[in-house]
Amino acid sequence: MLELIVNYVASLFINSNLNKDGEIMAKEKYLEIAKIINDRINDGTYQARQPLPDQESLAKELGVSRLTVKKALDGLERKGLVYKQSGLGTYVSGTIPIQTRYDSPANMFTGLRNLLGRDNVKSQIIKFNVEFPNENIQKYLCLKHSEPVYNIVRLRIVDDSPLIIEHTYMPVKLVPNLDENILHKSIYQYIHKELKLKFGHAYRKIRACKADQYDQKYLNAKKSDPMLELEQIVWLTNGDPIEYSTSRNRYDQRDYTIVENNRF
Amino acid sequence: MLELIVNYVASLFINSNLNKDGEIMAKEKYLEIAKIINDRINDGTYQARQPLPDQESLAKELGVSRLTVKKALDGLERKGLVYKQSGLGTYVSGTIPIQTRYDSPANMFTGLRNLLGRDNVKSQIIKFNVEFPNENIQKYLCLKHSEPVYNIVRLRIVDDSPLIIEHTYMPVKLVPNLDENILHKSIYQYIHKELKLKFGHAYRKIRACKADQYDQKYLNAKKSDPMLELEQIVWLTNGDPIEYSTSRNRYDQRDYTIVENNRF
DNA sequence: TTGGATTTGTACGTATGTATA
DNA sequence: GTATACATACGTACAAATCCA
Repeated sequence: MLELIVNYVASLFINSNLNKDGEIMAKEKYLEIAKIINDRINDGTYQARQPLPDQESLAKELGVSRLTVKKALDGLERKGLVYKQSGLGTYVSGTIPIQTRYDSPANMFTGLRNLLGRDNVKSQIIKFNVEFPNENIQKYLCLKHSEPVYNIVRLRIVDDSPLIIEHTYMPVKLVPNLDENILHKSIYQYIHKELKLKFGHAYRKIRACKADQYDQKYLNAKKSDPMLELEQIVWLTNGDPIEYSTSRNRYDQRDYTIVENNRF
Repeated sequence: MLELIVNYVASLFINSNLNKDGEIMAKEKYLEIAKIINDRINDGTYQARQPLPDQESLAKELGVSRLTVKKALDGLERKGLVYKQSGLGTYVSGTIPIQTRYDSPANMFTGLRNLLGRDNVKSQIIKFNVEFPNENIQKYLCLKHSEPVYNIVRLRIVDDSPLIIEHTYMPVKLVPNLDENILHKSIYQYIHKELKLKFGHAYRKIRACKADQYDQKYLNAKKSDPMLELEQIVWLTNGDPIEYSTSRNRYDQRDYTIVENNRF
């Protein structure tokens, strides 16, 4: 089974610069603080189920105001890394006993190559067309029939073993000049780094279904094997839908994980 | 197929009081504001893809400071209801074209009865034991062998049709005096309203699997049918794990949906 | 039961920065 | 360049939750 090394929080700091030592540095102070605290949790400075220093102390130590510390902690709490108890303090969350190295977070705006490491992911292009969108795709991506979309089917291969069939539609007008070279690497990388577009939110549906011809051919699924399917629409921060896709996984190779938080 | 009527945001206001007119009223101003804006989006006062009044105007109109409005909008943005563009304004998110009335949000801390309506959900108790936890359950719920757990298997029946098999473990010390009467209704209701406990966060795994004997017997699944399984641990706001459970669904009756946001 | 100490949460004001048209 | 609107950051004051003596 596929082994993943996931740092949920690393993805928080994609809007960051490099300082003179080549280290990741967020532009905003609260992200800096969040990263420092996150690192201290990871390196064991702050232990699971133990309290962090209070906000005032952290503020003093790190040279920011208490509210900036609070904003950082709020974010880390929403990600499930810490929990806060009014009147008591802020604590490091306990380890997650059902989490394994094979878990694959569903909340990923960064793409598979970013998650698994660029050298581990290869892509076989099964289909790469430009076409006028049918009625469904028009609806999903807010397009007119005259506005073309890419129709892409890729087999994502991890450690030389076929893992996912991804079927992706994207508006040409939002992602110009897509080519096979990019498809072999990472579309998300291209969208973020080259086009400077930023994902805002996504709606995802996860379901089980039966293996179809593609699954059997490309993922070596048996006809009687269940499949795990993720269907999603992804929007940019300006509200435009940029992607409609379905990803099909073998039931014995992948599951999707979610960290939820009961806070506003 | 099961028809759900979901209001994602309603669950935001569970920490609320009733005012003299019996209306839901949050204690905190920013929750009040969020509810007002949420309602205006639902009733069409603010239209999809259209800008809201700017924060300053809303603050003035609603008699709070701009930062309180911002805090409300930040929360609504994280839930996917609005998106903000620095320098431009705050906009109502577009409708979600792949969302159907059958979707079932995975991010539910409120329980099935709350989601579907109390009159629509019945529960058949297949198993209700108290026992000493095995090694796995000890690990999942941070318990010693000497600390008993409930071992509960319920068939959840919606509109007289069997929908889910839920297998739940809960520590007796955190949920005292559980009885069959409560199991027939809602455990979550009992935990929230009677015991005054509050859920903090959850870790969920969603996978596809093959139908087992239980699925075939109670959900009328065929042997060759895929099943959709949700496995989760739920923690209280004080960091204690309170629930380990697995829920199995027929592949043709349910999918799990997620709204994700790319913000800190 | 009460009161004090500690810690987090809410709310507002203000100033400045940043993104966009 | 200018105007607009949202974001960050700090300060301050007070409220609410928790624990302990």
